[in-house]
Amino acid sequence: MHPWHGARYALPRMDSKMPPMPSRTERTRLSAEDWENGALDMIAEEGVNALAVEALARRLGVTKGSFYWHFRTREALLKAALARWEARDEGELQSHVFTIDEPRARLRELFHRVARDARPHRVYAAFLQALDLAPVAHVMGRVSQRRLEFLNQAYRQAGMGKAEASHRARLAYAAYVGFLQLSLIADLPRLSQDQFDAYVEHVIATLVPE
Amino acid sequence: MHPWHGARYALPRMDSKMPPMPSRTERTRLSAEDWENGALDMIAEEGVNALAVEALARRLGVTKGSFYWHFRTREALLKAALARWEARDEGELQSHVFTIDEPRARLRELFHRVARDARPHRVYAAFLQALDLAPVAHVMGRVSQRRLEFLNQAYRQAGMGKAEASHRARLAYAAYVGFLQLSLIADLPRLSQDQFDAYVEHVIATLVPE
DNA sequence: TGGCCACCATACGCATACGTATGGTAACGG
DNA sequence: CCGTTACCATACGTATGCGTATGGTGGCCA
Repeated sequence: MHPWHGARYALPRMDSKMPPMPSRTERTRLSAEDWENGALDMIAEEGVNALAVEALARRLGVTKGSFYWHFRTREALLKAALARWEARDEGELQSHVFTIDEPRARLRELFHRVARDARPHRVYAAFLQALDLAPVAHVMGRVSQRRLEFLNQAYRQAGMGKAEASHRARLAYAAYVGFLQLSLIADLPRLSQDQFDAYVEHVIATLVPE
Repeated sequence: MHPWHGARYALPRMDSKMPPMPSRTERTRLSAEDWENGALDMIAEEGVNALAVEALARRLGVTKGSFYWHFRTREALLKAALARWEARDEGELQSHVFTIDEPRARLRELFHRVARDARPHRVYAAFLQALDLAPVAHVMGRVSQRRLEFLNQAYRQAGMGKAEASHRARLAYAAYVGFLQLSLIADLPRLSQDQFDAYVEHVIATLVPE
C-alpha cells in the first residue's frame, strides 16, 4: 500500500498529535511535503531540468527508495510541486497586495514588492524556462491569467477604459516577465541597487497613470 | 583529416565552380552549413533541448556518422548555430532599422517589425528558454547588450536624458522579451490580429515619447 | 581510368537517469 | 513484547543519447 494511491497527503496533515515539527534539518523521516518543498528549492537554484530524483534524494539525505514510496514518477513530483507553488503564490497575492484599496497605490506597491526581494521570483523564473513541459505551461497559464486579470482590474479602477486597461496590464506583466528573463542572462552587466531603484521608479512613472 | 580542425567552413564557401545550389531539398551531400541551418530550424520548432544529433540526422536524411565528420561534439554544433544566428540577426538590424533617421519613427518601425512576422523571433524565444547553458547565455548577453544600446541611443536622440533613456530602453526591451515569453505559454488565450495590432499601438503610445 | 578523399553507414561502448524488485528497520498499537 | 506498517536501502533492468571505430561509396583529379 502506497500513499499516492489515495489523496491522503494532498492537504497538510491534520493528524492527531501533530508531532513537534521536524522542520527538515535534523535527520528524520520524510513526508511527501518534504519532497515537494525540496523540489521547489532545487528548481529555484538550478532550474527544472536539474530536478532529478537521485540528486534530490542525496540533497535530502536519503536514497531513491524513499522517493518512489511517496511518488509514482518524477512527473508526479513536478506536478505536486507546481500545485504547491501555485497555491502558495495565490495566497501571497491575496493576503498582501489585494488589501490596498487605492488602485494606483496598489500598482505601485506591486512594483515595489517585485523589486525588493527577488527570492520568490526565482521559482517563477525557473518555470518560465521550462514552458516546453506541458504541466508547467498549464500552471503558468493559470497563474499568468490571474495576474493579468489582477492588473487589468487595477487599471480599470484607476480610470482606464476597457481596451486600454487590458493592453496596459499586458504591457506591465510583459515588462515584469522580461525583466526576470534579462536578470537570468549572466553575461549581462548587473544593475546596482541605486540603478535598480531608479529603474523601478521609472517603470512606475511610465506604467502607472497620473 | 576532418574539416573542424581548421576553419574552412567558417565562412560560406566561395569555391571554384559554385555548384547549382542544392538548396537542401533533394538528396545530396551535406556541408557544415546545412547542419547549422537545420539545427536552427529544429531549435525554432522544438527548442534547444530537443536538439539531438540523431534526431537532426534523421531530419536531414542521413545518420550520425555524417554529423561527427563535420562537428566534434553536439556543443560545437550549438555554438556554430549560435554564431550563425547572431551574425544573421545583427545584419538584419543593421540593414533595416538602422537606416531610419528620425529616432521616434525608428522606434515605431522597430515595434511594428517585431509585431509583423513572429517567425524570426522563435529562435530568440527558444534561446531564452535555454539560458542555463553557458554558450547560449554568452551570445544572448552580447545580443541583448547590442539591442539595449540601440534602444538607448534612439531614446537619447529623441531627446531623453541619460538616465531616463537607459531606463526606458530597458523597459522597452523587457516588454519585448516578456511578450515573447507570454506567447510561449500555450494555455494562455491567444490574441486576435486586431487585438494584437491595438496592443502594439498602445505599446508605442506608452513607450515612444511625444 | 584508377586512386584518393570527402562524406556517410553501421555497430559498438558508455554514462546518465528513470523506474522496479525486494529486503531491512524503526516506531507504534495491541 | 510482538507484529504490522511506514519509510528507506540496495541491486538491478532498461531507455536514451553522446561519442568512437571502422568500413563503404561516389565523384573528382592526375
